[in-house]
Amino acid sequence: MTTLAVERRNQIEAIINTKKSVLVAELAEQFDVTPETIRADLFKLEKKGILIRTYGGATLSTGSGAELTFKERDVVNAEVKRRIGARAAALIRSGETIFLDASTSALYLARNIKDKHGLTVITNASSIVAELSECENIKLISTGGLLSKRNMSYTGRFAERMIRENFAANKFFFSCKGVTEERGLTDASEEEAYVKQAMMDVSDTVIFLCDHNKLGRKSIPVIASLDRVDTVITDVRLDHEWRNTFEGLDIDIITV
Amino acid sequence: MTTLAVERRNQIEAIINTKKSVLVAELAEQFDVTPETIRADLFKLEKKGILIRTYGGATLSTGSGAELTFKERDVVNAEVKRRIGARAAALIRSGETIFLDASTSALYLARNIKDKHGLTVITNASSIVAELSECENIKLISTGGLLSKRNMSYTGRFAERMIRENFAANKFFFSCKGVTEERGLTDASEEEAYVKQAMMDVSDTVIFLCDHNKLGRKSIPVIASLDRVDTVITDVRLDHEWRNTFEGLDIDIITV
DNA sequence: ATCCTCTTTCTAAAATAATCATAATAATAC
DNA sequence: GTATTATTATGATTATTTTAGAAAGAGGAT
Repeated sequence: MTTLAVERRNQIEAIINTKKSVLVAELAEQFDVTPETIRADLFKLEKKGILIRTYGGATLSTGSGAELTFKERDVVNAEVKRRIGARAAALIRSGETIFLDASTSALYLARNIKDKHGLTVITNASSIVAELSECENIKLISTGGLLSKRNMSYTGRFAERMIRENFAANKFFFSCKGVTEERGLTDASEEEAYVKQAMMDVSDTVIFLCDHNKLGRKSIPVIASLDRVDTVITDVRLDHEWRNTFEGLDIDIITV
Repeated sequence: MTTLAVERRNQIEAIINTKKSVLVAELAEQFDVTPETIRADLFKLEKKGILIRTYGGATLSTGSGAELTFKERDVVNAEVKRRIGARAAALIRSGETIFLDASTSALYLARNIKDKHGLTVITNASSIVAELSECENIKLISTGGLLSKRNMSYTGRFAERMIRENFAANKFFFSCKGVTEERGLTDASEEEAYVKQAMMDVSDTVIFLCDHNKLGRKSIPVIASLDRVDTVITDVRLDHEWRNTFEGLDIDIITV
């Protein structure tokens, strides 16, 4: 044996995570083993819930029904979020201080600011810290707090106090679970909502990264009413109703 | 015998730390011993928690594809720190709250508490957060603060305030650059020193993870005088002078 | 739809490779 | 010298991969 079986399965896992699907024949050739061996590998990985076997190969498991973990959410609508993140990054000027929440959209934003200079970034997302930790030109601050393992974000009253008592920022970029006119901005968890409220309260400008999935959706924990938002960045041409709602609240609309 | 057995094991440890996985057959040829000998080596290294044996070889115990942190390439000291970390972990009882600083020794400690229950861990080290982020049984809190990119630790007045105003703990485990009788505990950077001072001030018991490299070494930023320490865990049999120093200050000595 | 063909999957057995248990041997320590 | 430890040798056991033939799916042509 030239490589470890477990190592091969790890690599298959990595491949499917980036390519979203794999072919048995392709992997068999790549690792120089028979298709039967690959099928056995895929069977094991399926039992671990990593992928779903299909005729001829396998696709990424979408964690059906249950709450998506952070890693899984990352790939849903990645292209849309990437576009929104890139547009949002263009709003940031050098020397500014910005808050980023623990949303996937904010992570995509972070990927677009690596070469900006004199920036201070404050976030409660450990993924954003990891993403920017090698940027010498960015002053990177974590809010700290209790680690929420599902989101890999820092939350709770510690995070909230840290934000309110120590920081202020020019801009706050965030996303959330849903938005409706009557209930406003709502999120999946109360703890995240508190953190976002705090960041909102100490920021000059509030920018909502709003892909089409958020529109009309609502959840229980309320972050704030819609009028707290200054700018919305979205990926769809808004219908008349939404356009009227946003314009009535004096919210700038950016479509990407 | 052409090489010492323990030396061969150290080399295997070094190889797996850089290559992330090893093959029994490969190592057997490389060291010109039988596969059985290599298997015995891997068995010993597995018991020490360095690697995980798999069919045909072994992989690193710190998750596949995982990153090696800054100082972990120093394999010889790694073994010492691992021993100290394991001994320190034995001092922790379930239900306790502990502070861990951003030292390599504390990281090794963290690796030994993954199956303890009801623990609350507060740390300013992003490596420790990453290490424990999958432990559902551990309440994990980050101090937050400005990210020091060299150490991947959170420091500064934000971290210090967070600690002093929000937390308290049963035990504080730390290491530092050096210790001498006259100057006490000293560290490489002032920022780290402030964080350690704060953690010390709000902890019941202070436990110093002190491998032999620290003894007699000194640096500029002072953390605290030696009498703030309650327990020292060290890897060498202390000479009379050090023993008298510690015992004179009523410090417990644990040798591993 | 049914039939046909090609491909993939499944199953079980055989082949290969690695591990384990144990005893024997070699090296080192006391 | 003996005691202790490390290494090797051997055969039994177990894990993995391959092989090969049967069953089932996909897709096109009739």
